[in-house]
Amino acid sequence: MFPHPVIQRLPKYLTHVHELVKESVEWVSSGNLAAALGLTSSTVRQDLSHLDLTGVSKRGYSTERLETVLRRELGTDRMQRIVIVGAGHLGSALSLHGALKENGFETSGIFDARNDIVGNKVGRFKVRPMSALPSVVRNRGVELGIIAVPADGAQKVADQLVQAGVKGLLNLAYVHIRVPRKVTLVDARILASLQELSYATRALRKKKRTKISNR
Amino acid sequence: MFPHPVIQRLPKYLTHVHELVKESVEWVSSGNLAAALGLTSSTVRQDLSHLDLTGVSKRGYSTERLETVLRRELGTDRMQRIVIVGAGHLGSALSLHGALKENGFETSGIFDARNDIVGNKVGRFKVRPMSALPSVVRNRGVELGIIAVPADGAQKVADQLVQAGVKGLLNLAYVHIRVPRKVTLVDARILASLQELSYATRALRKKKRTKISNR
DNA sequence: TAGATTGTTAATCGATTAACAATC
DNA sequence: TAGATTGTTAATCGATTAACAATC
Repeated sequence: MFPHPVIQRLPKYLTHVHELVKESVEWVSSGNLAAALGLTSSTVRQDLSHLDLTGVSKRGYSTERLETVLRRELGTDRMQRIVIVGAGHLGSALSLHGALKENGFETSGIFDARNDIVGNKVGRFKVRPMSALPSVVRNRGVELGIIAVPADGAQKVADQLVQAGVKGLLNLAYVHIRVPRKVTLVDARILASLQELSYATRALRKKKRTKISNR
Repeated sequence: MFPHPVIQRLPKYLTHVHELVKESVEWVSSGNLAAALGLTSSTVRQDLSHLDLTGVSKRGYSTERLETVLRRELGTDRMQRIVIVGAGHLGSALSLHGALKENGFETSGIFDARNDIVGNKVGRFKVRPMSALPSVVRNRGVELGIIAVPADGAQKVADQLVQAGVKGLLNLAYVHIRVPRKVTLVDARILASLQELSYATRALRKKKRTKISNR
């Protein structure tokens, strides 16, 4: 098991290394990676030392090898099945979002509790009722669920997804969700991120003001 | 300036305290909050000690006061203006997402670089061309920008938003973006979160397998 | 060879947790 | 009063950074 901060950085390495491979760059040093991603070379070397590859003195790391082991570690070397609960704007958008499939996540179904929405078409998907969730998860081998309902329904949906047998949940709702220990939950934090930005831009202004008053 | 981990927890406190206020709960102890949000009471007390409120022995913290100071600290006590760049599925969904406005973020416009999309209606919004971005940001006092374009166009959009004068960026694209120091960038990490989940569920399985083989 | 870069150990830094006197 | 809870200091834990011998 890698330390959590390392896991959070792996996707960053992957996107950058993927670019390099596309540009036919064969080698990348810890210093290059650090500069590109805003880290120190020390952190990069520590992180990569967890992976199944070794660097080469004077050259660095093979970009191709690095991409391969990163994808393998993140489990996106194979297709993983996901379900989306909530066929509102956000859920629909995700089910149609090409980047998911391009990166190893295939949507197996989109669900909604609202009768007036069940049956609607969302792209090539037909919105299914919640009662169909367990069988889809079981039959299609779905591992991950996305919670795309309003905050007040999110915990219930989480419970239903866990009950249906998914192993991990991505929560798009702005509310704290509790899950059993056997299930992993990650919050998408869209609103929380905006609030963080709001805090930071306010703090910057405050700092600037202080600086000005220090003249 | 608060430590970054604290800032990341403030929205969690806010959602929970908001619930409590709605339920007419007047007081909450650090132990209650910790249990509800999966923290220790020690962390909660340390975090709240940064805020402009004091607890009361034997009772805890006033939920109303706590909500007020959290909102003020996060800057969501007033409306903040945002622009969305990218009128694809995700950008459109966000512009229509009620939770943003409910939480203090008002969309001032949605923009796209594609001529065939400019002019389309997205809810009550008409998609504007990128050339209109600077004037909207200036005239409406827009502080934050959301990047909702595919990865290969994200850096360019970020540059344009910075040029237009926004103070903070929320990046929904799966790519690392660089911004000048005066601007704050937060990554939404939707795909990265799925990859993290993918890693975690694999790791859990691996652990279980190890456990079994230990019999 | 000389110099760049890795891999790893040790030092530093910062966040979390524990502990407990003060307080209501 | 007795007991619960805060606010804060000190201890612990873990992550990041620095340093440097090994290596190509």
